[in-house]
Parts: sequence; C-alpha cells; structure tokens
Amino acid sequence: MKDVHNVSADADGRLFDPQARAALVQFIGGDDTLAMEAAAAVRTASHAIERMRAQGSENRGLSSGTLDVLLRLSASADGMTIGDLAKSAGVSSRNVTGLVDTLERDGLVQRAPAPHDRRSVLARITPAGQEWIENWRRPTQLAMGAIFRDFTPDDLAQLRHLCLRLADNHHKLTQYLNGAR
Amino acid sequence: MKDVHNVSADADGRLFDPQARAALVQFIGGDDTLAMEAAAAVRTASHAIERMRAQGSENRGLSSGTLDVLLRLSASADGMTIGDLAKSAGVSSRNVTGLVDTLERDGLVQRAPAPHDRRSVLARITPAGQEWIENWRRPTQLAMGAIFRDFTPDDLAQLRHLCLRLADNHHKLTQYLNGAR
DNA sequence: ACTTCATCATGAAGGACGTACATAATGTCT
DNA sequence: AGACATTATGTACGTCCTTCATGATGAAGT
Repeated sequence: MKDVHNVSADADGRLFDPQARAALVQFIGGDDTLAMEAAAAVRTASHAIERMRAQGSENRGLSSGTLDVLLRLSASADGMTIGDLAKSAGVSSRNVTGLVDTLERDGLVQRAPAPHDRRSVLARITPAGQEWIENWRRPTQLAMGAIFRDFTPDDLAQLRHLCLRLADNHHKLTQYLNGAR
Repeated sequence: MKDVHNVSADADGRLFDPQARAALVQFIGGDDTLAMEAAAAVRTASHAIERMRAQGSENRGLSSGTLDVLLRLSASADGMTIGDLAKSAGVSSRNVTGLVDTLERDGLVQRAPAPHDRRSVLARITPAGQEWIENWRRPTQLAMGAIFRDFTPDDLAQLRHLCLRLADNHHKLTQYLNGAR
C-alpha cells in the first residue's frame, strides 16, 4: 500500500508537510508560505482530534456540535441562553437552537424561561447530561492522551497558547469588521 | 453587549480559555486538563481559520472539502487517483468522488483513465482550475496574514510543528489499530 | 403612552460534508 | 480458471451550518 501521508523535518528539526509546501511555494514567495502552512497544519490537526473524539465517544450518540454545546453548558451551573451559546461557539443562533433541540430530545438538556428577558431561553444541563459527560470523560481522556503522546506539558501549553492567540486575533478582527460596517 | 468570548493569561504569560478550564478542572485532576485544553484550543483555532478562509474566498463558490481536493491536485502535475486523494485527505473515497464531481462540474478538474489500473480514475486540475487558484491566492494570503497578526516566523513554524506532530501521532495510531485488527 | 427600532428564538428551505452499504468492473493470487 | 481484494460510484441517510422570514418581547425617543 502506497503511503500518501508524509512529513519531513526542516533545518530546525521542525516538521512540515512537503506536499503542502510544494503546493504553496510556486505561488507565494518564501516567507509568506509560513502562515499558509501553519493554517493547513491546524486544519489537519483539528481533523485528527475530531476523528479521535468521534472514535472515543462512539456509540454514545453525540456528535461534534451537540457535544460542544453540552460541554459549554456543563461549565455554567446556571445555564446559558441560546444567543450566548451561539456567540461563545462562534456559530449562528439558529444552529444552536437545533443542537439544543436534539440535546433536549435526548434528555441531556432542559429549556427554561430566562428570568431577565422573556424573549430569551435558558438552556441548562440535566443530571442525565452530567452523567453522560461522566461516562464520556474516561475514553476521551485516553484518546487525547494517545494523540498527544510525547507532548511535554510545555508543548501542550504552547500549542494552546498559539491557537488561542489565533482565535483572539480572529475575534478582534470580526469585531472590527462588524463595527466598521 | 455582554462579551462571551474571553481569554486569560496564566503564570507563564500564555493564554488559556477560563471557561474551558473551569469545565475540565472539575472532572480531571490538574495535569490531564492540559491535553483537553489544547484539543479544545485547536478546534477553536481551526474554526477561526475556516471562517476566514470562507470569507476570503467568498463569491468564488468553493467550500472547504472541494478546495482541499483542488489544492492537493494543484500540487501534483500528473494528477491523483480518487483513492489517493481520499487517503491523503483522511476521508472516505466515496466522499472524494462527490467532491471531484462538483469540481468537474465547475470545469476546474478533469477525470481521466489511470494508465496503470483500469479500475482507477485519475483526477487532474485543468487550466481553469489553476486560474481559480491564482485568483484565490491573494485574498487568502491577506486573510491568513490578518489572522496570524503578531505571529513571528518562529511562532508560525512552532505552531505548524506541534500540529503536524499531533497529526503524525494520529496517523501512526490509526495505522496501528488497523494493523491489529 | 405610543411609536419605532432592535433583539431573541424559532420555522422553513437548502447547501455542503461526511458516512455505510451494495455493486459492477478490474486486478491479483493460487 | 476460480476465489478474493480493490476501485469508483449509486443509493440512502445524518449532521452541521447558513440565510431569510416571523412573532414575541425589550428599549429608546418623543
């Protein structure tokens, strides 16, 4: 079986994807490929994580979107409104409505009227939801441990740091764009 | 407007997501949260990149999956088979068939019989496809530059490196699992 | 108080990505 | 020649996500 997957190491001993670089170098001069390569690498990594997570929480019946919402709700004891969930997840509020629908159908989340604003709906995690997460925790932990094999705590912190800087840039950018409109 | 998006800095000056950490700390003891936090951060970053890319190549009509295939094809002058594309992208071959369908409908890619194996189909990028990528390059470069604002070349290389290490782990893992089956 | 405008959740409709299973054509091995 | 594997694709389906429209509610100005 021919192996398409391939990584090489550059002069600093850092990995890069030769295929991605070849595709980029012919269009963009030297330095600017760095950002594109990094972006492609992040995408690949995210896919890998998604795969592992799906494999780990298999048979449990929750998919990426709903899991994302459930995790956010498990973090806030008082629940969150649909709109807040949408903002924090970076997706449309209509989408969150649907995700909460399925979670509610499964009994993992409950809707309640919001105290301050009668237009809003408060989503709150149920005991069944908490339990679901309890069961999800162990295999996921193992899966993440496997995919981050040989990462030092410093590596992990640095990866987190760089990714969040990126997300922060994006957030500021969209805020700026919306403000300028 | 209440701002849900939020990042803080830890003792090392590195960013973290307080909400994600709060959600994790109550389940997992100290050190193991690092991997989960990193995974969540990668997911967030990937979303941000996807957003920027969609915004940059807007009005051009290609979405993430098809763009991924087109980029891979632009890297190999002789074209690639459906199966190889599927392997390198980490998705099912049936999925790639559909993506190549839409690309072919748009005239950006052509199918041809593979010389060595008459079961295989060779997908090759057309001149129109090359041109499409030419037009895509500039806005995307700008978008990536914006989202990676204040990243030093070393930051970018390190981010790429960490992400590819992760992907490499994942690849070895799945290979191991498939071999053991 | 009344009007006007903004915001919230949701209905309706649709696009894109991705999967699993079945199948016909072709390769490979014994 | 026959048994089995592999390749691409048809069929059927699920999930995520979007935009636009709508009814209910809040907020702000007069």
